[in-house]
Amino acid sequence: MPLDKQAMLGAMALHVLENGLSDASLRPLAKAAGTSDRMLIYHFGNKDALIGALLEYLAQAYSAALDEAMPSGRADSRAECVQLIAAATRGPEFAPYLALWWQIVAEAARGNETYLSAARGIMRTLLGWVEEFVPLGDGDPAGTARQVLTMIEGAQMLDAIGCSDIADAALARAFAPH
Amino acid sequence: MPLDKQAMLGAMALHVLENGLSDASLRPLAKAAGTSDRMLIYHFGNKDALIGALLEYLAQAYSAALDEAMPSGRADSRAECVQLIAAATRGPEFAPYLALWWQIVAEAARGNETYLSAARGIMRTLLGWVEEFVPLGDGDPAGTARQVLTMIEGAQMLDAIGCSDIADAALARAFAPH
DNA sequence: ATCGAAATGTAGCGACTGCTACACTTGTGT
DNA sequence: ACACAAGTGTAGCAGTCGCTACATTTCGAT
Repeated sequence: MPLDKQAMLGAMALHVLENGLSDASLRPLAKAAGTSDRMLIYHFGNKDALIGALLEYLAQAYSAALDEAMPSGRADSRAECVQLIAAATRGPEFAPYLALWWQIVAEAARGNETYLSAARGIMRTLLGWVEEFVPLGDGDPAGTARQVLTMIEGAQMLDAIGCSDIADAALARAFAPH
Repeated sequence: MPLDKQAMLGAMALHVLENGLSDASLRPLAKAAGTSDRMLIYHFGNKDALIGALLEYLAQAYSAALDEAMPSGRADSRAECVQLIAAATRGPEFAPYLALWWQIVAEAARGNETYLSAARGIMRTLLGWVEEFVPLGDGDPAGTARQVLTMIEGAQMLDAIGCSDIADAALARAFAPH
């Protein structure tokens, strides 16, 4: 009983999270999905469409992981909002997603449409997710969410290159009175 | 008269800035440098050492470009500090460097030591560069520089994936009274 | 002039890439 | 039972990858 497309995507997503996009070539992906490169092309058309579907699947998985990591209500202040989100998303359990994220960003930055649209979609989802945590009564919730998101992403990049100290210092000051 | 290592690095750096790291394999690099893959290995030992030297060269070029883009003095306020640096570094003339930067980050995030140490070096340089622009009399210049750097990097990532609107909103609010 | 080292060209290895041609089996509707 | 499409295995193509073996040239020191 061969796997259907959805099950294949799940297996391939797992493989990509572990091994990165650089190992996302047809034969390794096929092996991870328990099939052959021949069948991947048959089901998805070509590699680009496969990657597109895979990125979509991974985006949903990431979104679900975020919801699970931080299901509860709103912060009481802007400062607390950044702290909570940072604490929830900078943990080691998100490292595989983030390593993958920077590969997506790199491809998007070079103009690859498949990755560009995936990245935009993920970032819009992320923005919506952040907006749910801005304190009630914030005078500019949309702006606050964007500022929080920008700082979180900057901090995550610094984490990725082993400069978490810079990120820590920056986040500790975020929305501190000055 | 064959080129020496420095001239080779210059030519290869140009090639990588135009075509990205994904085209940084021996034969294309050799062609760009006017030599052969055979000679690149001869001069640099192996590909990893070559990439290391290339990244070092590019880091210096980037640093020089930054100095040229913004040679003059300090900002008068924290808000102005972010604005000035953002204006200077988000222009299209830095796009090639930034596209390359995200590829370096992606490799670093996967644990590649060559890229990790290059990325750390670049970020430390960048931090030092930012520190020169924090307003005199700032109560916490080190912290301000780190916060500015984190926001700038977040904004540049958002630029890279076509979400400059989020970055604009975030930077406009940076260090605004609240 | 001679000798040894540095530099370079040619050719190729084995592994990998996305993708395809061809043959074959399996399942389904009539 | 039969026809036809959907699905699948095998084999292979032309290209790229990092790297190396081998032969040759070039060049400086004696």
